[in-house]
Amino acid sequence: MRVSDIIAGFIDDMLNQLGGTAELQRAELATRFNCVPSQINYVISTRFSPEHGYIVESRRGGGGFIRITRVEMEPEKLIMHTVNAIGDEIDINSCSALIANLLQGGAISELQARLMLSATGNNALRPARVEQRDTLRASIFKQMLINTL
Amino acid sequence: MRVSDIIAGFIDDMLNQLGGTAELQRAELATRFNCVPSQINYVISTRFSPEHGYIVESRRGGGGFIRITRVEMEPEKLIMHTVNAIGDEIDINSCSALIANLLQGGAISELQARLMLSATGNNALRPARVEQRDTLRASIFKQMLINTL
DNA sequence: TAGATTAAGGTCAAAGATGGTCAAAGTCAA
DNA sequence: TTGACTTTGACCATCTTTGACCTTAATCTA
Repeated sequence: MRVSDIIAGFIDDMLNQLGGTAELQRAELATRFNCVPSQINYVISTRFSPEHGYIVESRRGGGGFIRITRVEMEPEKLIMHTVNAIGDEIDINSCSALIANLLQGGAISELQARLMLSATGNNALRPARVEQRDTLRASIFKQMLINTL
Repeated sequence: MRVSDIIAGFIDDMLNQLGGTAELQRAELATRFNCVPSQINYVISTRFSPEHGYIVESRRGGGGFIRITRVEMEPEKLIMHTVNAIGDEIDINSCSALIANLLQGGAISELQARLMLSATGNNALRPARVEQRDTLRASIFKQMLINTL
């Protein structure tokens, strides 16, 4: 089991227990999970990014902290917001994160999420040149979202 | 006896024992059967492909894995049939027809049908060159169908 | 209160750990 | 002999873990 996943799970639990916002201490967490402090940053940037639907604030110095807040929105707004966030191209990671976020926010069902992931995955886009995949992905993704409303 | 068959059998056993889904480590399997790692990919792509009724997911890096999931039931037959009927390219009319067919046959819901039409429509594929759209459409469509199972 | 000290957190790149791809070489049956 | 399937291996892509070095904030101390 990856340490990063364990840490992510821990943070997730905190968020659930504390109603969507958690304040943690980097060094303390690092000690608890027996890893270097920067791994906490790694976990946050790969799993609690804005694309995943979180806001992260922090403060250094004595009494420093990292605060992670889960953002919630109404389904329709979330979808619109997502459409606007896509732009003309989007890489597969950002795309997956956005879909996971839509699912988690209740804007789409698990089935819809699965279909969206399928249609925007590298397997589906394989026939296209690599340089073009991100553009196509954005187009397809937006089209699906729009027709979901 | 071919090594590939032995490996395939092993994976099959795993799937049976674990209720249809198995998670394996490429290097570990390769060591166990005394073959090169890429042979595992070969076995998976020739015997556990989507066309055979499996979903394959994987992850690289520390703690990486390959997960194979077997999917099977009744309306699924219709879907598999469709997947096999698609081929390497499909024009938008045939595609729409197949989707309508699946919907009418109760293999997919209206919601799914809508997403599939969105993802395979000309709007979504606009970024791609015209000569390439049919290929892409086939790829995307198949991928979506497979992950519907 | 300026400066030093201490207590956090941030960045980034290297090293490590997996899996993926592709084409060449090998095997075998029709 | 040929064509389909199998086996190998060199090289590639991606994700995780670590650690050295940097920045910022709060608190002492002279």
